[in-house]
Amino acid sequence: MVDRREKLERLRAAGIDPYSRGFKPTHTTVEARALLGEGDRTTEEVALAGRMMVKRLHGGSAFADLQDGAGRIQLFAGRDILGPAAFELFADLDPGDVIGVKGPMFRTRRGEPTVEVHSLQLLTKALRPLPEKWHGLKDIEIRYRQRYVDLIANPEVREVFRTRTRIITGLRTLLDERRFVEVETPVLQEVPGGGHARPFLTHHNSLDRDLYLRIALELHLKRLLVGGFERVYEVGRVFRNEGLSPRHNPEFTMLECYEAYADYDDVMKLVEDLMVASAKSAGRPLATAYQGEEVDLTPPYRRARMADLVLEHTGKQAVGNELNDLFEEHVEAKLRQPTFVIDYPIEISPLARPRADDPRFVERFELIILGREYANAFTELTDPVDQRARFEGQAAKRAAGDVEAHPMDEDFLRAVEYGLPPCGGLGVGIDRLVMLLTDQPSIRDVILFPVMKPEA
RNA sequence: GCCGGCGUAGCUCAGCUUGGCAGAGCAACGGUCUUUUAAACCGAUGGUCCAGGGUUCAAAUCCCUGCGCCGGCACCA
Repeated sequence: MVDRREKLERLRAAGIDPYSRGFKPTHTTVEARALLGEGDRTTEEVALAGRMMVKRLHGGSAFADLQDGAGRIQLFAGRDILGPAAFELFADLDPGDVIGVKGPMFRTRRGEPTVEVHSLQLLTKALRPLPEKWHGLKDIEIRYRQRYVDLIANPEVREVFRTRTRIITGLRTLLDERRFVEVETPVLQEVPGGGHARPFLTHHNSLDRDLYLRIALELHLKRLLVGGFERVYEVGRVFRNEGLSPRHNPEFTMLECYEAYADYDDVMKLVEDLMVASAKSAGRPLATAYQGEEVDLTPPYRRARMADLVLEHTGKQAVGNELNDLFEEHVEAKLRQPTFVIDYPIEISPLARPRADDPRFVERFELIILGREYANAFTELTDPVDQRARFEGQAAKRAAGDVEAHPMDEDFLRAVEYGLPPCGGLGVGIDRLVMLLTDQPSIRDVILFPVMKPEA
């Protein structure tokens, strides 16, 4: 750091702006390599910009690797070609400096496609040294706290996040093709509903009013179905005031979609299509593996009633909360291949439609893969009288001290009283889906800036 | 919140068991070298051993407390 600051002053004294601008690249490193193709030399010059990563000096010549958003390419500088002043500038560069170079492409004796540097511009002087070139950056704490360094030092990390974007784009494309309308609904909410979680509390100063950060998207999207949007979806951040783990970050990304005149059987088919589309977007075969365990995402997925699964694994017949507890304790982790667990107890599903043939259960499913939940969906409850009764039941639990029981939402009830068409709804945890499709072990590996405690 | 592991140079890591001068490679610095690619070679430099306290003639090393990171549990339908 001290050395680099002194170098900065030396550069300025020599009339070189260490934070210059105006350089316009004509090619990426990948395009430059393609321009050379199988040839030995191009007559055309390329202009490349990026970060100088490593430098190999050989007296009157010098090599360096330039990294840009597309990849890396080798640079060659010769004193006879560049002239003494520019050559000294090149030789004096530090790993991490952002530079622009111009020159033709050629192939070295060893066959490496290389830019023959005919001119050089220092664009940004780096004051901090990069992590080691061979071992790279492994320290997990620095990787998460200083993601910018991780992204420089570990290009495969960039690829994970590019894949994340491709997956989300693929999901949007499929929903758009099916005439779902993407919408945005409030993050700041008076009533944090639609899920079962402790919310974050914040405060609006000029209204002098407490507001919550949303824990789900559901209730506003269903209001939009009341309003006449027949197919809506939102990809958005939700916030849950809970502990951290390799599968939990306090803010994470949900996809929720709602379709009028559909039920949970239709939604299961949609989920299968979304899984196939997202695997394709990620460039993953459907028969794949996660952290060394084989998993086959080829539809159709097994469908099994929760009560049947619990009976199969425990020999016990149960309903209500007990059924769900038995499922979570004894069954969920054992479901490795994709499985739609269907027909949840009504007690834990205050927004779902009861089964006509057995009102102890609702038309709800979760998609479980490798013991983890990837989707949660149901045929929505549209009966406003039943919905009010469910909320009142939850309010009683809340009064009894259950901080996660669903809060009363009078405005949502009013909307349902105007008439919510029969519909199916779906929620997908995007981060966990990306983990699966990029084979990353921790949710922090698919969130650019995960929540951390303050630095020591 | 509870339990366990980890924290040493900018980076990657030894050293800790059994207390005795703070180490290596890479980066950075000086030098040789005009097609190398983990460039090579020569030289010199670089430390709050996470922080604080204790035991001891002597602590990176043993003990206690705190902080951070990782994993597990709890929480998270």
